[in-house]
Formats: sequence, structure tokens, C-alpha cells
Amino acid sequence: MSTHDEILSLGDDLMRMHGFNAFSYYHLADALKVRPAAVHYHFPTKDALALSIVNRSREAFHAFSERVLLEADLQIRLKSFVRIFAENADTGKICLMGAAGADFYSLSEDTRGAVRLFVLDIIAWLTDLLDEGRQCGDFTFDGLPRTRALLIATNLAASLHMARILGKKEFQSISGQLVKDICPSKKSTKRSSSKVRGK
Amino acid sequence: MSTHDEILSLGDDLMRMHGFNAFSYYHLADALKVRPAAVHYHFPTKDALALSIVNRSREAFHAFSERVLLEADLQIRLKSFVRIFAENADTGKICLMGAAGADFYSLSEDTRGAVRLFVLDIIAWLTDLLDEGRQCGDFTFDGLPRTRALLIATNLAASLHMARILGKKEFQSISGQLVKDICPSKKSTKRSSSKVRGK
DNA sequence: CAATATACTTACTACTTAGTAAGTAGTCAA
DNA sequence: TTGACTACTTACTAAGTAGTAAGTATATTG
Repeated sequence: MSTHDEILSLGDDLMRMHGFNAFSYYHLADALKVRPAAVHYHFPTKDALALSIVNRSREAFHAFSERVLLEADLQIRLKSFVRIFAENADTGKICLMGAAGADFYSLSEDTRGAVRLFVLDIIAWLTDLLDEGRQCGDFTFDGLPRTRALLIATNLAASLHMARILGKKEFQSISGQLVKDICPSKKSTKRSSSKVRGK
Repeated sequence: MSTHDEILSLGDDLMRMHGFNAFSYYHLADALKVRPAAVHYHFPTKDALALSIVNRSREAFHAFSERVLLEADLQIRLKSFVRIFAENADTGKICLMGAAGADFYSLSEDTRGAVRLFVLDIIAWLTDLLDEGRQCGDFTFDGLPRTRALLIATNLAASLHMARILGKKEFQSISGQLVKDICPSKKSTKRSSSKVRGK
């Protein structure tokens, strides 16, 4: 991998592990065994780096959405989406939405715009998946597909914070129930369960 | 208010607006019209300040949970909880769970422990509310009350990120649907809505 | 009235930070 | 082979960082 791409990859890791204000050109340079000025050569300002990190993630999500089209089952598509977050929970990272949202006011207007487009892409993809899934009976939920997409995205994003604070097992509880909530099963319905299950 | 308390209040604002690594002793001192050393007098290290900020929020939540006991209606208690987040959405701040979760690895073990206790308090309170509410028919949901509490807490936490990235209106959509999801209404059920409502 | 404690200030240190300017080694094309 | 281009390096600056040491004004108390 080129130095350019290694900076982007490490920058993404650092941004989602420690936050945009918690790493410096020195940290990047030191880890990649180059001088800080080499990082400035590829990304003149820290904001230029942030912008590239966000756009790289956006491209990665486009690649994901193309890849997942090979899978016909909509429930499995959803689970593939959840798996992206599960991998981050394992490594202790949060998602870019969570990281960029927390550091939002440290970013330039351009970078905030890129974050906005990135999140809109995710919400649009999830909205379409849910809409299509409800029409064919693969998913069951109340309200607008877009609102449900926002609910699921916020669940997954903050689950990564929960995994850090309370432990990785919490991610499994949250994401497991989240999938159950919208995937209709044969045995149980919303109403019947209100008394049989305990605390 | 004393300088000590003003530092705590402003520190809390800055931590939740810009992040733990995005403000300095100078920022605090400058805003409060004192010298940076005065801030060190009250909070010798930045970590001591972070710890106090977290414990202050925990105490504030205890006060909230006592206050809300005056309200008998469990649905209204839930809405009071949601209102705390709505106020943050308005001012552009995120919640301490979201902020401390993002900056988790910049905090000391002691402070992380305090964050854990703070989040556990919230989850315990919400779990009890949901459990009691399901038993008396005020709330309807699948799964364990604690899991549902985690789902609601993560929804609200990341909704504040969404409010920053996509706009404040998104918070209303998310929190509105979240409340609808568990508050049984007379007219609509989970199943009947799957075709009448559009995208 | 003297001693003590509180809540600061001034003055400082050692270090980190993003960013720049100028130079260099290697490649590649005309 | 010369001249440009890429991908760096060395060397530097100005500003910001957490944290410390010593001094000071003002109450409070024995």
C-alpha cells in the first residue's frame, strides 16, 4: 500500500478510535516510519485529511452496497450491514457517524458536508432495504421506512459507544434485539410476549 | 455560582459540544475571566476535571430520577427522559454518554469507571420504568426490559449526533417514533400498518 | 493581633501542535 | 542527458498545551 493510502487507513483508525483532536501529524508519521512533513505532502492540512477520510469511507460504503446486491435475501443484507458494526465493536472502534458527529464542530464546513452526504447515503440505502423488505413481508415495522432506518442507524452507532463503556457483550444484546424487532418470526408476536418474558 | 461550579458547568458544556480533547485550561479560564492557574487550583489535572464533570452529571441524573417520581404516569416519565435529550438537540450538544464514549480512550481508568456507573444508573432506571410499564400495560415491547432500555438509550444518544449532521428535525422523527413504538395506541397495531403507510 | 486558610495571580517550564520552506534522491520521458 | 516530476527529508516557526512554583489579597479564627 502507498504511503498516501496508509495515512488514510491509519487516519481513519485513529479518528474512530481516539477522535479527530486526539491524534497529530507526528502520530501518523511515527507509526508509518516517515517524517511529519511527508504527511503534510500528501494532506497539506488536517482538515484535508479529515475530508479524505470521510470520502474514503463513503466510497467503501458504496462498494459494500454493490457487493451486497449479490445477496438476494433482504434479511441477510441487513445482517451484513449489522456485521460491519459488530467488527468495529470487536476492535473497540466507533463508526464514522459517531466519531464525526462527536467532533462535528472541529471539522470544516466542507468536511461536515461530506459527513452529511455519507450519512445520507447510509440512510437512503437502509430506507430502500426496509421499504422493499416490508412490501415483500421480510420486515415488519411501524412508521415510515426512513424513520425506521434512522432508528436502526442510531441504535448501531451508539451501540459501539455502549460496547466501550459497558462491554462488548452489550453490542450483541442490542443488535440481536434490533434484528428480531423487524424480522417477523413464526412463533412470537408483539402482544403475546408482554407477560411470558421476565426482566 | 462559585468559580469551582462555573468551571464544572462550562467544562461539561465544552466536553459535550466540542469533545474532551478540544478544549484547554486556557479556554475555561478565558471564558470565566480568570487565569489558567485558577482552574488548576480547583482541578489540578484535566482528568480530575473530567472525573468531576462525569460525577456531576451522575448526581444531576439522580436528582432527575427523584423529581420524576412525583409524576405517576409512566409514559409521561419516559417523555420527561426524552425531553432531556431534546433540549440537547436544540443547543447542538450531545449527551455525556455519547461524548465520553467517543473520547473514552482519552480518559483515565477512574474516569471510565465513573462513566460506566453513570450509564449503568441510566440503564437501570430505564429498565425499571419499562418493566413496571409493561406489567401495568403502559408499555408494549418484545424482549428483556434491560435490552429495550439499551435500545432506547442508544437511539436517543445517537439521535443527537444525527441532529448535528442531518438537522434538528431528525431528532423529532426518531424520538417520536421511539415513543410510539412502545406506547400502545388504540387505533393502530404493528401488523395492520404494513401496507397503508407509504415511504 | 497574629496565624491560618481560601482563592486566586504572575511567571514560568517542557512539550506538543499544525504548518512551511528549502533541499534531495530516484524515476521517467523527450 | 537534461529537465521535470514524485516522494520524500531536514530544519524551522509560532502558537498552544498541561502543569508547577511562588507570591498576594482577603477573610476567618484562636
